[in-house]
Amino acid sequence: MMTLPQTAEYAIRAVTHIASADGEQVRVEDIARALTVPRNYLSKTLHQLARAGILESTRGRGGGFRLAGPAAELTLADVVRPFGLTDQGRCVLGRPECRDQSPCAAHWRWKATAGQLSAFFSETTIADLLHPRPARPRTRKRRAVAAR
Amino acid sequence: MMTLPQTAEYAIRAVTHIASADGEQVRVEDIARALTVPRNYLSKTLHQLARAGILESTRGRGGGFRLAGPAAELTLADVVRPFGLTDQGRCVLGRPECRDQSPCAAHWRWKATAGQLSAFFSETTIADLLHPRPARPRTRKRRAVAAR
DNA sequence: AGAAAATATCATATTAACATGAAGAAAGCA
DNA sequence: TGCTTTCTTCATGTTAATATGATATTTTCT
Repeated sequence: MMTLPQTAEYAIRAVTHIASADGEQVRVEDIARALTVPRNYLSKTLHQLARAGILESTRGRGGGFRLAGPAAELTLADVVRPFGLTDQGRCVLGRPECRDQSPCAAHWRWKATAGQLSAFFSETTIADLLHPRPARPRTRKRRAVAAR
Repeated sequence: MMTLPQTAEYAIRAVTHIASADGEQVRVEDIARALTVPRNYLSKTLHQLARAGILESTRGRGGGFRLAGPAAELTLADVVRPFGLTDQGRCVLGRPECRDQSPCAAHWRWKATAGQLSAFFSETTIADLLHPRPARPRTRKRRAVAAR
């Protein structure tokens, strides 16, 4: 639980793979094989990303998919959004409305965690995944990792 | 996405409701009505919690469910575990093995967020939900929240 | 034009989560 | 004992996510 739906995960992995081709068109066939993911299903998934303006697709010989914009400006939230990233402010306990003014029992405790989750998706870019790194460019000194 | 499965959410809400009865037996019927949740489905869910040692059930007149232990020692992780809280260390990109030694592209960035998520579930107790409060040990001054 | 290469789309299958309704079993009480 | 109350279990239904295979459509190359 608490993970991405399979489809969204495919999307991130596929987009990352496409981004690594650096502008070249990449065929669904190749992506599917590289990711070990069902071909036609992936095709449909990529098509959704194309309709969302994240990818561009070309048919026919020499065709395939490529990024519609720079990887550094494409966040995981962008990639995942077409597949239903609708619970940005969603209540852990499933209340239809859960705001600061009318909080559920877990609201305040959940808020911080939800914010972090949200930040992960909206601040991590596809470019970040191409050059994996601890994501701490900050010059702030931090206490040793809170490994409880 | 990224939310609890319906069943786990029912479990947390139901256990909280039961905890609020302070030791009295609570009938499935009442819980189901209070939470607006399907009766028989909830029954099965509560039964799972009973088998997991989290609740105790009694049949017949005057029967129902009650907590098997103190609410302050019962974490959300405990309540949710019987329904598959298996992704404690699960990779965001779905890799079967994703460790510090062989990290996926998102590993380092995800690690911090995953830790926070995990902490939310393992550190929040049912008792915490009975007395909703910001979960901030720090006493920062904030603007008074007048409305309620 | 015709063949080949690629995505796009359609119909259908599979699976797990979620749900419902009815019948079974234990506990208490008259 | 027999009745009622309550959890327990079973059989079945519904829905959404995931997947597959066949076919249609567009593009390029010769």
